[in-house]
Amino acid sequence: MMQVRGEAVRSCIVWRVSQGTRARRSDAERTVRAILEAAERVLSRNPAASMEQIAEAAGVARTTVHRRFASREALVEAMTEWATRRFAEAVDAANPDTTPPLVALYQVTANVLRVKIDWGFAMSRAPTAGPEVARVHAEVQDRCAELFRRARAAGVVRDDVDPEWARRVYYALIHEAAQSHGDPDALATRLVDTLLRGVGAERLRDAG
Amino acid sequence: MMQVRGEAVRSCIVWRVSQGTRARRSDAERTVRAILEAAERVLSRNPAASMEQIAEAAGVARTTVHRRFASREALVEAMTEWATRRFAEAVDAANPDTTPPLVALYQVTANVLRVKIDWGFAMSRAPTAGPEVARVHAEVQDRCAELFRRARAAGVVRDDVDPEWARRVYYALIHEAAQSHGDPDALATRLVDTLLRGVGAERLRDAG
DNA sequence: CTAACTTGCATCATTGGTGTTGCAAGTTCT
DNA sequence: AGAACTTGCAACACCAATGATGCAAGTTAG
Repeated sequence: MMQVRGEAVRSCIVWRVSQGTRARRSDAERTVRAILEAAERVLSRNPAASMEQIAEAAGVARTTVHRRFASREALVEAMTEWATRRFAEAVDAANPDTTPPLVALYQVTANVLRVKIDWGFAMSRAPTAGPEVARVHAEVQDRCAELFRRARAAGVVRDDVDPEWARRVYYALIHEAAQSHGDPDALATRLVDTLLRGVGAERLRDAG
Repeated sequence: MMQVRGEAVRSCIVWRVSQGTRARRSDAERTVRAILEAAERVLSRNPAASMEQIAEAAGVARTTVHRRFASREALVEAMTEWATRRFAEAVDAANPDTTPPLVALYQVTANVLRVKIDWGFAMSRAPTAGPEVARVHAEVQDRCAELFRRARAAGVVRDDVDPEWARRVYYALIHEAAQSHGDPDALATRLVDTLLRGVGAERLRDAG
C-alpha cells in the first residue's frame, strides 16, 4: 500500500526515453532540486510570482528553468508531486494502521508537520493537481478516517462527533500549526491536545 | 469605536469630486455591486481569473468594469474593503464587549460565518490589503483577544492555553466552517463546541 | 420631456510573462 | 583527456490580459 516510486519527478522533462542514453548528470539533478525548493519559497509568498523570480531565487537563468520544466504548469505539478511523495512517506513512517490510535495521532501529526512546514504551497495545490496526486491524498484521507474510527473505538474520540468534521478540524489545525516556526514535536503535542480537549475548561455549563 | 463610513467603496473610481456634480445614478450603483459580487464568485473559484471572466459573470462588458475600477488591483482592493466593512458590522452586531463571553462567542461566530461564506476570497485578501483594511482587522483581532481574556476570567477557557494560539485555532475553525454550506447558526454551534471541548472523550489517560 | 448619465461595442496600444533557439563556456563522467 | 552534458546569455516570437477611447443606443432623474 502507498507505493513510492524511486524515480525523480514525473512532470519534469522526460529523460532516458531510450535505454541507450546516458543518465542525467548529478549537477542537473541538483539544479532541479534547487528550482523546486526555490519555487516553493517564492510561490508561498506570492502565488503569482513569475518564472523569472523563481529562477532568480534558485540561482539559475530563466531559460534553465524552462529547459527542466516544459511550462509553468509543469513546474507546479512537479512541486506538487514531489511534496505529495514526501507527504505519503511521512504518513507511512508513522505506521498509523498498527500503532495505538493516540500514539499514531502524535506521530502522524509531527511527521506531516515537518513536511508541510517546508512544502506548504505545493501541498495546498493538491486539490487542483493530477490524478496521481489526488489518488495519494485520497488514500491518506482514508487512512485518516480509519485512524479516527479506531480512536473512537478506543474511547479517545467521543461518539457524538461527526468523523468527517473531526477530520476537517484536524486538517485545519495542521494547516494552522504549519504556519508556525518551531519544533514540530512541540507543535504536534499542542495540536493534538487542542484537537482532543479544545481550549475550554472542564465544566462549561455554569458559565455563560 | 469601529466607525462605519457611509460612502460606497473608496477604491471605486471617485465621483462627486466637486460638489456641483449630480450624484451617481442608481443603475450604476447596482452595476458596481454586481461586479463586486461576481468578482467574489469567480475569484474564489480561480484567483487568476481575468477581468473578462469577471465581467461576464457580472453580466456586463469588460470595458464597464474598467470604467468603474481603475485597475484589477483596484477592484480587488474594493472587494476587500467591502467585505471588511461587512465583517466589522458582523462583529459589532454581536456586542462582544458587553455580552457574557460564551454568548458573545456564539453570536460573533454566527455573524462572521454569514459574511465569510459569501466573501471568503475577499476576506482572505485582508493581509495583503491597504492600511484601512489592516486597521479594521487589527481592531477586530484585539477585540477577539479581549473576548478570550474575558472567557478565561469567566472560567470558560482554561488558564494554561496560550491566548494567541486559541485565537489562531478559532480563526482556523471559522475558515474551515465557512467552506460548508449550511445554517450559520448550526455551524457556529458545532464550531464553538469543538473549540471549547475538542473532539476527544473526557478521560484520555487510560487510552493510548 | 430633456439633459445628463451609463453601457455595449469596436478598436487600438501597451506590457509582462511565456516559451524557443543557437552558441560559447564550463562541468561531469568515463 | 575527450565525449557528452549543462548552463548562461542574448535574441526572438507570441500571446493573453490590461487599459484607454470614441461613439451610438438605451436609461434615469428632475
